[in-house]
Amino acid sequence: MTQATIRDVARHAAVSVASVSRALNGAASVSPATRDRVQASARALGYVPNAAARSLSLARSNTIGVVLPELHGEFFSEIVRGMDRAAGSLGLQLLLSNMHADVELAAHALRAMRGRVDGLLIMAPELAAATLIDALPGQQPAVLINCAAAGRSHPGFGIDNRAGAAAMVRHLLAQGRQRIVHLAGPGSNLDARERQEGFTAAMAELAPGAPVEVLAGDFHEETGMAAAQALLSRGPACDAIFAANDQMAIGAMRALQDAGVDVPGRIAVAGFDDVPVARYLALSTMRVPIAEMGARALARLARLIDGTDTTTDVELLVPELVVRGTTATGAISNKNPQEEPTS
Amino acid sequence: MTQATIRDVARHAAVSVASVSRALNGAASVSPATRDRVQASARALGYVPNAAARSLSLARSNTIGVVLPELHGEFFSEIVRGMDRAAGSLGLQLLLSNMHADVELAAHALRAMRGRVDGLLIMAPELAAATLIDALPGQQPAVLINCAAAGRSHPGFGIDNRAGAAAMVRHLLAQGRQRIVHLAGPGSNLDARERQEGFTAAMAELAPGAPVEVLAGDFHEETGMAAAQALLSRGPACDAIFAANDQMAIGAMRALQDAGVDVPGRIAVAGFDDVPVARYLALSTMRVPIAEMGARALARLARLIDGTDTTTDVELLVPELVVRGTTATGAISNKNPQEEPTS
DNA sequence: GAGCCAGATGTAACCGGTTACACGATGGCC
DNA sequence: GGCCATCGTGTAACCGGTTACATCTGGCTC
Repeated sequence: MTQATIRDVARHAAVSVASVSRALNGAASVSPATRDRVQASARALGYVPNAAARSLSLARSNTIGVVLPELHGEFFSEIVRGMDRAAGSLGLQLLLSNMHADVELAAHALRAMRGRVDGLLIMAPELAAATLIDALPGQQPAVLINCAAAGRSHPGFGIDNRAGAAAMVRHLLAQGRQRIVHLAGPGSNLDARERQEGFTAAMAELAPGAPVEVLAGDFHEETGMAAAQALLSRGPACDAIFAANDQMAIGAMRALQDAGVDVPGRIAVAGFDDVPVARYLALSTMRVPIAEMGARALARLARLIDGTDTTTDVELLVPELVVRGTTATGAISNKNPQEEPTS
Repeated sequence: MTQATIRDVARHAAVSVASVSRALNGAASVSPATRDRVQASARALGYVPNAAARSLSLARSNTIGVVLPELHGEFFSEIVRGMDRAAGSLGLQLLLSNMHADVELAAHALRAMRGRVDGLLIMAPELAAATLIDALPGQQPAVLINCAAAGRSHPGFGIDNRAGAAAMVRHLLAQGRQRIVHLAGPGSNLDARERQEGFTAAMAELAPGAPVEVLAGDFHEETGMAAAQALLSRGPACDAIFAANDQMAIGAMRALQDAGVDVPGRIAVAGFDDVPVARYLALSTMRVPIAEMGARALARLARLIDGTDTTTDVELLVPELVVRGTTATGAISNKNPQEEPTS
C-alpha cells in the first residue's frame, strides 16, 4: 500500500474528509471528541498530508525559490545559511537552483519553479538588468540580490561596494600610503564595477593629486599573482595594492612574498569580502555580511509575499573595515592574528 | 489576472485541454497543425505549467529533498555543489532543509517534504541509527550520507575514515615519527569515532610497540590550541599530532607556533578533510572528496527512485593523503605552498 | 410547542494538471 | 459500397487536499 490519504483517515475515523482537514489544521468548530478521534486515526495510519495537493488547493507552497550563480565556497554557504535561518523561523522551505551562467538555463530554472514556490530570491551579479527582468516570471514576487536590475520593478539587496571601497581607500591613505593601485574584478560583475567606481571616486575626493591606477583582473588568485609581478617588474613602484576581492589580494601577497618584498613594509595589500582564509593570512579587507544579507532578503521576500511590504527600493548593507597585518604601518604581523574569535 | 492555466490555453487555441497537454509534453499523436497552434497560444499567454498540479497528477515531482546538519562553510557548499551538478544533469531540483540538530525538528522537516520530493538525501553524522530510521518516512526512497544507520534498510555513502586515518598514520610513521597523539572529534559524531578507531587500529598494526594516545576533542579550533598547550606543558613530549579534522589541527599549529615550537621539526601536525585554508597553512591532511560524494549520492538516489538500483549497501569514498609542510621531515616550508593549482 | 440560532458535520466543487476511454473522420481493402 | 483499422481529438475522472454551502442537531426564548 502506498501512503495514506485524507480519505483513508476519514474512513478510519468514521468522519468526513472535511472534518479531518479541519481537525488537523486546528480550524474552528470541531468537537473535541472528533478532533481526538481524527488525530488518533492519523497517527495510526501514519498519515502525512501531501504537500503538492495542499499547494495546489491553497495556491500557497510555503516554499521560497533560491537562484544563485556559480559561487565560490564560502560565499555560497554563508548566504544559504542566512536564508535557511530566516526561512526556518518563518516555517518556509528553500528550493535551490543554480543559475548556471546561461540565461536560457536560468529562465528554465525559473520556469520549473512555477507553482512550486511563493516567491523568488535571485542573485545575479553578472546579468544585465534588462535580460534578468525579461526572464522573471511577471506575477511572481521576487527579491533581487546583487543585481543590476534591482530597485525598478523589484526590491533588492546589495552590498554598498562604493562605501566599502571608499572606506578602504581612506584607511590606506591614513596609513600614509601614497600610490594605491586598484586590482579590479571582471567588468561583467556588478560588485566589481561598483568597487572600482568606489575606488576612483574616493581617490579623486580624498587624494586629489595622487596617481590613480586600475589594473584589470578577474577575481582569481592567479591574476593577483600576475598583477603583483607585473607591478614589481615595471617602473615606478606603488606602495599599496587594493584588490577587488580577497582571492586576488592573496595572490598578490604570495607573489610579493616570493619576490622578497616586505608586506606591509614596502607594499600594503588589502582585499574585499573577508573570506575565512583572510584571517589566517592576516589580510586586511572589507567584511561583507553575507549571511545577514541572505536572512534579510528572505525576510523581506516573506513580507512582499504576504503584502506587508510592497516597496521596491534597494537596501544596501555596508561592509566593515577589518584591519589586519597586511596594511599595518608598524611591524609585519603575519602570524598569529588573533584579533577575532574563531567563527 | 493571474497566471494562465491549461484551460486558458485550450480556449485560446480552440482545442481541448487534453490536446494542449499532449502537445506541450511532446506526446504521441498530435497533428502538427494543432501542436503549432497550441505552442503559439501558450507563448502568447505566457503559459507556464503549474508544478504542484503536475506533481499531484503524476505522483512525481522531479525534486530531491536534501537534509543536512549544521555544517561549517566549506563542507556544506561542496556537498551541495556536487548534488546540484548531478541534479542539474538529471533534470531534478533540490529542496533544501537543515537538520537543526533536534530530532523533533528533523522529523518535521522530513514530514514537510512529503509529496514535494521523490526521494531524500540525508546526512546525519550525529544521529543514532535507530532514531534516524524511526524518523524516516517509510515509503520514501532515501540515501543516507555519513549515517550510522546506512546499509541496513537504506543505501548509503560515506567516507572511509578508517582507511584515511590508517594512511595518515602510515605516512607519519614513514616520516620517522614515534609518538603520535590523536586529537579526536566529538564522540557523538560518526566520522570522529571512525577516525579514532582507524587511528588506534593502524597504530596497533603498524607500530605495535609505540605508545598510543588519544585526546578528546570537539572539532573546534580552540580545542586544538588547548590540546597542544596541554601536550607541551606536561611531561613526555610527542613528536606528531594527528587531529581528527583540520580545524583542530590548525588550532594546534597556532598554539605550537605561539610557543615557539618548530613545526614540523619538533612536532608534526596533520589534519583531516582538506578544507581550503589547509592549503594556505601548508597543513598535511586527508582530502575528502565531498562534492563527489554529493554527486554520487544523488545519482544513486535517482537510480533508486526509478528502480534501476535497489541495493542497500554503503559505498565508501577513500580520502587522499595530501602531504604539505607540516609533516615534511626536511625543512619547514610553511610559506608558498604551491603543490596544487588554485581551485 | 413553535421558531430560531449556533455549532458540528457532511457533500461536493474546486485548485491545474494528466490520461483512460469514447468518438468521429479518414482511408485502405475486399 | 461496406467494413474496419487508424489517427486525431474531446470528455470526464482522477490525483489529494481545502472550503463554501447545505444539513442536521440540540438548546434557547417566547
